[in-house]
Amino acid sequence: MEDGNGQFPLHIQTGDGEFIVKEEEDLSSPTSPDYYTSPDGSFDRGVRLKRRRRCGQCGPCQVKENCNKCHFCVRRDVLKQTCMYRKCVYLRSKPKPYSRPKETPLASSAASVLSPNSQEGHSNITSPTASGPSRFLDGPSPPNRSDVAKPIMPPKLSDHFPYPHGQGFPSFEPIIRPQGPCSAPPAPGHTPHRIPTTSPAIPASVIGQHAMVPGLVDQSSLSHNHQIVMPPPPPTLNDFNERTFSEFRSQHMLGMSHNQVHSTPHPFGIKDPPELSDVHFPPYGRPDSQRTPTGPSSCVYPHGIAPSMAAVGFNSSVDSSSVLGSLDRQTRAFFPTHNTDMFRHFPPLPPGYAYPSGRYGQNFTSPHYPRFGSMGMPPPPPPPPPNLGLKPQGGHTQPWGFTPTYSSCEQSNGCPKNGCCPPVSKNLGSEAQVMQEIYGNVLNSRVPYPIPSPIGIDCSPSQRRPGSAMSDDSGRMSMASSDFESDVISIDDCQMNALIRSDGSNSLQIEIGSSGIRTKHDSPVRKGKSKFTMDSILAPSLQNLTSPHDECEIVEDIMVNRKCTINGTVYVKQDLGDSGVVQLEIPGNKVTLEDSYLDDKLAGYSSNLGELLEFIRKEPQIEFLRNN
DNA sequence: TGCAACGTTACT
DNA sequence: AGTAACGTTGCA
Ligand SMILES: [Zn+2]
Ligand SMILES: [Zn+2]
Repeated sequence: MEDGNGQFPLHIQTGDGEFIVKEEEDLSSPTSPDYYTSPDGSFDRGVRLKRRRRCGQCGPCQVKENCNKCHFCVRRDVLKQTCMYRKCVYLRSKPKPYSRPKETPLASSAASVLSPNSQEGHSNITSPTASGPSRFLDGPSPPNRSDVAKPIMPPKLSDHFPYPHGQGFPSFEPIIRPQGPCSAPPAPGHTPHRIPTTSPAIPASVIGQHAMVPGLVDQSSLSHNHQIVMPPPPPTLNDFNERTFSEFRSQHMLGMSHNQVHSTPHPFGIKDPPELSDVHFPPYGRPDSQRTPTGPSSCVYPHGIAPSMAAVGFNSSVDSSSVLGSLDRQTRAFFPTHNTDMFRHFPPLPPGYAYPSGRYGQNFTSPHYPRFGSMGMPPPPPPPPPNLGLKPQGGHTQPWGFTPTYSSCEQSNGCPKNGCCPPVSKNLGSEAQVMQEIYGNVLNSRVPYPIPSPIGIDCSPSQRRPGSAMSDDSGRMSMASSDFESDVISIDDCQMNALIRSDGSNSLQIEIGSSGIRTKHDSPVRKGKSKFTMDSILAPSLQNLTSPHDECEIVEDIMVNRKCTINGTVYVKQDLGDSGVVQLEIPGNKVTLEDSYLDDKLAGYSSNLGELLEFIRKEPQIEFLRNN
């Protein structure tokens, strides 16, 4: 039986489920028990106020049944400990005696209503999204997953992420691997290690969508050193990892071949492939029970694999399947070549979650507890039964031992009653922020990410140089935004100057200078308002190739100094090698080509020039329009 | 330091 | 009263 309730949180049963009303403020740190405090603020040492109770919100708390296999379960009678897989995240921290001034319980009277603790009959594990949260009031809003049963929640709170920071979702580092089944986190006791990963390309449209989400993110945690240890990211971060990535795939990376969602390790005996044991990439809010135990997954990219922009297609059709002839050569574009990883903005959480110190600080120890997925899903199967070589590390720790890495206690919104609050980082609160940070930076020159560019343009950091300010055509100069950069880019080895602009959301404009690709004709812009079609553009340079038609000469000179935009959609396919293909879809009107054309050399890289030309020739909507 | 043991508290 | 399990203690 679980510890019951005191005054707070209040459990209210309604037709819609159980609602929990908690005091708004954390009354005690997650790591300290409640002790009476003298009026003067001093502690009455030794006077224990009350023992902490499980938060009921974290992942482990969602697990309603004992695994009966873990160490504690097996020896329950003697050890009298809760199941390893059910051990509340907040209780994993060792009580911090006398370390904190006792606050007045009613100091903050605000109360938050937690979402109903809906229990899915068929599952022992309640979907995190279904359970509530709470005090994450100023935190990020949990992404709403329409595909996840959503409990009826108070409107006001429904859009807040149900899980306070660290709510059992100590984030783990999403490890991206090329193929193969996704694995479960390693069994407790494994040595945590990080696997460098690369980031997938981000469709411009996606960038826009997510970048727009309001919120702020700890910049430092995202932009630079990914080794940074951060406080446990709010669930939303994980959500971001998982959800966005999968969404990207499903919504924008049509060409990707590895789309399976990671399966979540199941605590009750289902073991994940050992080789991927350190990978945990569960879908947001999906109850463990609803996942495929060992499905293939691939949400990951192998380290070292630099995805490359491999193909470019112009297609006005909605049917994205009609990818055209492409410039197939792999170039390094779009993805960071170093260990940057948009999905690695979160600290690597050791097999047992690495909770930042501070909040969970020194007292937060629990080296051998299984780690949970972002959604608090139970980790992999219980470790080998009792006492089988679980060699925890760390000092006076509990079996769930983490490496405390929290840095601050200030983030205390979200404390479960009696004490430990899941750390909630205000700075990390919003996934939007993450998105913004990530995407914004991807498109910005402030971060060492190669700028993704259509047309298989490789824009390596080394070639980049800052450009002057320039607003995009929409006039937006938002934060992520309107950044403009002048770079020497290359399209399949053809270097050229280019101006790359992005409004940070959904506009990516690339203006290719005249010094590179243009080879033969450098005549002045021809006046007139003619429309240029790809045919025209390609013709001149392709005439020596097997161009299907021969109206080439016609436009030999109209390419020069023309600034064109493309009608329709530009598809840029990037072959990630074993990881599949990423396709970037960019509205043609956001792509500008200036003073450039596909010449022999460039065309020579097309894997299927004939198809490309044919498409261009037949597709009436694919055309270059003179911009000026 | 790691962990088993168990007193004690919280709750049903 | 019974159950669950938190927190402390003490041993290796
Ligand atoms: Zn167990
Ligand atoms: Zn909990």
